[in-house]
Amino acid sequence: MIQVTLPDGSKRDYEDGASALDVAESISKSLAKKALAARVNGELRDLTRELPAEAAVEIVTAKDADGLELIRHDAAHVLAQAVQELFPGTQVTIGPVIDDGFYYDFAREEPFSTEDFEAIEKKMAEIVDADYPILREVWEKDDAIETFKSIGEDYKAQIIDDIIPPGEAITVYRQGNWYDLCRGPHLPSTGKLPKAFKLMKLAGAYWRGDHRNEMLQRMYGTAWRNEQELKAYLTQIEEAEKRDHRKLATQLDLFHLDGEAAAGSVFWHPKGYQVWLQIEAYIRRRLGAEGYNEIKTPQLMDSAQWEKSGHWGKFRENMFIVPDFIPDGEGEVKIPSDSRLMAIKPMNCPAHVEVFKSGQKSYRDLPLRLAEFGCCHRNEPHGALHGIMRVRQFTQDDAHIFCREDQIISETERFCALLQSVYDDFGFEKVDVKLSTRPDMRAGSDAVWDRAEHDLEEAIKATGLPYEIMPGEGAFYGPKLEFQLTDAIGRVWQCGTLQLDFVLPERLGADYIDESGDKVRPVMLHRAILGSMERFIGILIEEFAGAFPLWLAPVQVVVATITSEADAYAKEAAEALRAAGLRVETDLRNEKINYKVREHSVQKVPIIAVVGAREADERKLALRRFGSKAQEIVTLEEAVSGLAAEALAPDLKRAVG
RNA sequence: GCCGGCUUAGCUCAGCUGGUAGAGCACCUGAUUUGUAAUCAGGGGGUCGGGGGUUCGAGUCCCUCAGCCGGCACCA
Repeated sequence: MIQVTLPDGSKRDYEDGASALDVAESISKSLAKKALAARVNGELRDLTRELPAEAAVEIVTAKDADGLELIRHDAAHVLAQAVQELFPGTQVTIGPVIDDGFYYDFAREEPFSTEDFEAIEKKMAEIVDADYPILREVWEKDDAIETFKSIGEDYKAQIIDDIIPPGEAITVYRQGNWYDLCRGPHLPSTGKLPKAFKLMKLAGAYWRGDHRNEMLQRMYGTAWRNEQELKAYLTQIEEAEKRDHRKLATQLDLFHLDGEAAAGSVFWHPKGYQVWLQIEAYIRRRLGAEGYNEIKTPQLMDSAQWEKSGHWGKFRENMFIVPDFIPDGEGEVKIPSDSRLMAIKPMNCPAHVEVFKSGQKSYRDLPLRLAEFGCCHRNEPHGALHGIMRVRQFTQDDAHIFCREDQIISETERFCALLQSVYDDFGFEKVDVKLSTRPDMRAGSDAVWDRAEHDLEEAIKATGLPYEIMPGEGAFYGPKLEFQLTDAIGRVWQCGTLQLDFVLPERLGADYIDESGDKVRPVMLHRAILGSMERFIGILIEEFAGAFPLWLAPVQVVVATITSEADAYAKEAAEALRAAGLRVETDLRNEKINYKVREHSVQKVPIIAVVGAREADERKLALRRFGSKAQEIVTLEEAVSGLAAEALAPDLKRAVG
């Protein structure tokens, strides 16, 4: 006898050998039909598995999050079966569920093409129509390895060999005459898989994520409960693609990239750079208010300096090296073999330590906060470059805080509070915080690491932000906090960071004089709020879909005339607005107002000030705001004072009150 | 760096199985003086990413290099 407890708390008895499907059937026919799997005593299981003597049973349907995951998992299996039937000789490897879908990695000599997708999707639909029961089997480990090897599935055999402890059994799921190693659970039959899946893209992926291994072919797919959901998802992707910062940059004339002229470096156009300048000015004010001192340090430093800092050994392959010699004015460039080498800075920290070291520092100087909008170059692999999110030349809103060990917590808390306030000002609500702890290869004693990790964690707790610990992901010199933002397509980017460093002050010999006159090593906090200006602006563009808030918009107001009779007044109004600090353009072209409104709306200008004969007569402006059709008729004076106040950066607005 | 795809006018894109380049917008000129998302007419503009090859003939086929896109690896 099996006693089953249902989610509503009611209890029912079933005969021995009963399954969750029997339970579902006893409740209702329709539930049995909808059932995909069951949660038995908290564990997700196949519907048809025998229940234990006492079982809390919850029937999982497509409505549950678990159900959707099962659908995606099964879609991956059906994909694998379809591919193996269509392309004999293809080996299967792994096929996990991911956000919004699944992928499957295949090993095959010939490359797949997206043109194969249609045939594969058709075959998948056939497998669904065939409604093969999905059967769970338990095999001995060694038998499984033998069997998979015998059918040429070397990867599968290797997976079993590596991840299953000796002597332990494995489970295999069979659908039709196809079977695969899998932990399960699965849907009861392939017919339960909704035909709401689609293959999305094809990509290479290293076996086990290691670049030294062979490359497999990965097929990404998406799968949903029904066609409406699939359609909604596809529409959502299309919408997200419209926010792509690279597309918007062209449309709004913000910047351009030229992979042949300067791979990974940005050509900022006037409008894009205006956004940059506003952000830079804002950060400069915020840092100033927090007691930072801004500095500027060399772009090129001698290799000896980088050797001392440790970058030459640890980071050289990401650095641009420049021989220090005077080339001939004509003919081929011949670099003398004995010429000294310089390196373009990939980071600002060594130079900041040099500034700290110049002159003698006292404990009274600490914490010393040195800030720089430091332009760094990193020799990134070409395949890593991505718009302005991942570039080879970028400017960090960098600073290094030199302090005593007992000041770490308060400095970290101050930084986290500042960062949070800045992100609020930019309107970011979703920030992922990661705390990366000690890696295997590290400098410094465990006691120091204990303290450093503890201090960082205390500080991040104080902010109240949720965070996740990334074990072993810290830098070799110390643990770090990473603040991540997500772009329109869902890709996650590290922006802000705070890194504790006990090593660099040591390597470069930085010290200060303490109360008792002794030389003491300071601790260094590497920190950036935005991370890189380029990346942050890229994310901002996507966040706002190109429609910047007034304080950041490159052009804040366009004064557009209806008739040339209003030209003189339009110019006067624009001048008055400019005098109040606003960024204003006039549009006096001989065009209809519809045309002008459309053009500046497409350009996402926050405010169009329309001026016709009437406005010119009455010395008024007809304001139209981006995203609205409403007209707001105000006097020129009202517009000047109102818009000037409205256009203030958030920190200045707070200062005004 | 690795795998796959792509690269045609300033932008977005068309160009079937090889027959010798096209549209819309933008730009320039003219007309139109316009009331809140595209006024009309005319005009100029392309070594079809670079190089090599196959062919009587290549934007179309092949090779190669570069760049871009999507992943993977990398991101101190």
